[in-house]
Amino acid sequence: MPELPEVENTRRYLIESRVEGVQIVSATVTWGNSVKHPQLEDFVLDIQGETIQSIGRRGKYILLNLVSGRILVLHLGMTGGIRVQRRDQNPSDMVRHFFDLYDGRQIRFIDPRKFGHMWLVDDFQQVSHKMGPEPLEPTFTSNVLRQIVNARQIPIKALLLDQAAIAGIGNLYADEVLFLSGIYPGAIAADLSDSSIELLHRSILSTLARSISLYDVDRKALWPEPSFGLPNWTMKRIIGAPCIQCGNPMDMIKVRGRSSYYCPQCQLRTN
DNA sequence: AGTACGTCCTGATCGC
DNA sequence: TGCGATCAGGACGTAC
Repeated sequence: MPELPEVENTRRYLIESRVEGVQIVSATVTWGNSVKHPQLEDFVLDIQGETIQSIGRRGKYILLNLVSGRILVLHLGMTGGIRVQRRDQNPSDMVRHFFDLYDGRQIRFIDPRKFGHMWLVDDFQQVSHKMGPEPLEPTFTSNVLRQIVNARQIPIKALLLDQAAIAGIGNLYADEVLFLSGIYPGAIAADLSDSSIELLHRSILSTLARSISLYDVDRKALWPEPSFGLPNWTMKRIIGAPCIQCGNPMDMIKVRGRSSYYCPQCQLRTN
């Protein structure tokens, strides 16, 4: 569920926490399956003494660019979150991994469901080779989106979830932008009209930007903090809940096994 | 090229 | 009340 905005805000949080330029003196991994590459023993040993140079992001991946040129790549999975805390501050049970910093703090990887992953690589390509464009880059124009959409004979919902098509959108944002665009989740991508794609493009940009801004307004809105909530979702993800636009009951279909909430009145099957 | 399903996990929720 | 079954979900692998 951490999708592009939550990951971007986690990146901003790390920068504001001033971990750039700080050395990692040791690492503790309590759930070895999280480490994907290379071997676990190498991972812990290799990370020692590395200094964080800068914090980046690609899609849903957080990139800790290290002075050596290597990259510590973090993926939050479904329930993962990052916090920077003093070593003497009691960690929650859900902290799976610790990176001890030279200044006495720790970068803590919280991950209740253990779906998060970590890599230490020379090149991000080693983690993910095929990734679609960043939707918030200026180069992601409606023309670019139209080319992507026109080329695929799959449900638009499935396309939005395909990280090789567009990077960073997950199940919740996909439903959100389809609702705002009035597009039925099961509609075949290549069948969408130019005007629908135009609307979809605008919805993607505005929805992602709005969610990122929540953290800029309130620093407590950092995933997975439940107190502030994430974006102001236009739907409650409950079958039968009234649509905020027309009042008719919302429904849910499965698209490629993913729950897809939509309004049968506002999201017609023809676009 | 596209679809279906299994895998990894745990906590919330459902049915009996 | 309490217990077991089911589901959710990101990314990837395998089979068709």
